[in-house]
Amino acid sequence: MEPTLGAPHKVGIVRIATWNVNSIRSRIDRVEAWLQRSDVDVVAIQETKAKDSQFPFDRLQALGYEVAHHGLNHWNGVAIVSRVGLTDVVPSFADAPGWGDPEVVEARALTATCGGVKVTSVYVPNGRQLEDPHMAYKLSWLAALRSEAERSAAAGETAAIMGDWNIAPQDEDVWSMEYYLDKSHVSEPERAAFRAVLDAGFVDVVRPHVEPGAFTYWDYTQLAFAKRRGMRIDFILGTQPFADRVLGAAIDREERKGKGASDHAPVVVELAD
DNA sequence: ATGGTTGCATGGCAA
Repeated sequence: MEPTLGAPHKVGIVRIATWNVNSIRSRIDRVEAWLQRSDVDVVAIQETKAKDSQFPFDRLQALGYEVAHHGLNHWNGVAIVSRVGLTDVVPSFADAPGWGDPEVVEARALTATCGGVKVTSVYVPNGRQLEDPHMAYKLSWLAALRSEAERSAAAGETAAIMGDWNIAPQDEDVWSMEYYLDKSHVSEPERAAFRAVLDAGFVDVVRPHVEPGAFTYWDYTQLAFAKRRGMRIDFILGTQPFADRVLGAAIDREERKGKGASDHAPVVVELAD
C-alpha cells in the first residue's frame, strides 16, 4: 500500500470547519499544521485579531488555499480559507449594527461562496454581563443576522453560518449550569436569539454527531481544559440543502491540547459530494 | 489563595 495523506477528494466540498484561533499571528504555526493534518477544504476562522495588512496570507496560500480576510484592527477579525474556490466575498452583512462612539461596524462577519456553498464566518459579540451595554449590542447584532439567515433559507441557498456564537443554547452545552447562573452565554434572551436563527431555517448540523456535554471552548484559566470545564459555543448552522449533505461531524479537542493552543477547538463537518 | 491564562495598543483591557 502506498502511504496516503487522507483519501483523494472528488470535486466540491468534502470537509468544512470553523475555528476561533484567538490571533492568527500568534497561532499561524498551529493553523498551518492543523490544515495539513486535518485535510479540510474550507475553514471559517474567527478572532484573527489583525488588520488585513497584518494577515499571513502567504502562509495559507502556500498550502494551496485561497484566503479572504476582514479585519479592521487588533480586535475581532474573520476569515475564510478555501481550496475549492472562493468567490462573491462580502464583508459584514446587511444592517449589522455598530458599536462605540462614533458607532463603527466591527469586523465580525464575512461571506464567500466556496465549492457551491455560501459560507459565512461569524464572531458574535460577547455580551460580557447580562446588564452590560454589550449584551444589548449582541442581541441586536443577532437579530440582524437572523434577518439575513431568513432571507438565505427562504431563497433555498445551500448555506452555512459558522463561527463563535458566544451562546450555549442548551444546558448540556456548559459544564455547570450552576456556575453560569446569571452569567452571559446561557441567558434566555441569548438562547432565544440563537433559536430565532434556527427558526429562520437553519439547523445545528453538529449536534447529532457529538455527545451531550461535548465542548468547543475552555477558558485558559483555572485548568479549565484539564478539568473538562468547557462550553459548546462554536456552531455550524446550515440550511436544509446543506444539512441534507452532512455525513458526520466532530470537535477536534486534540487541538486544544499543549502549549500555544487557542482556547477554542476546531469543529469539522463531513459532506457528501 | 479575591487567585488563575492568554493576546494585543506592552498596559490595562478583553476574552
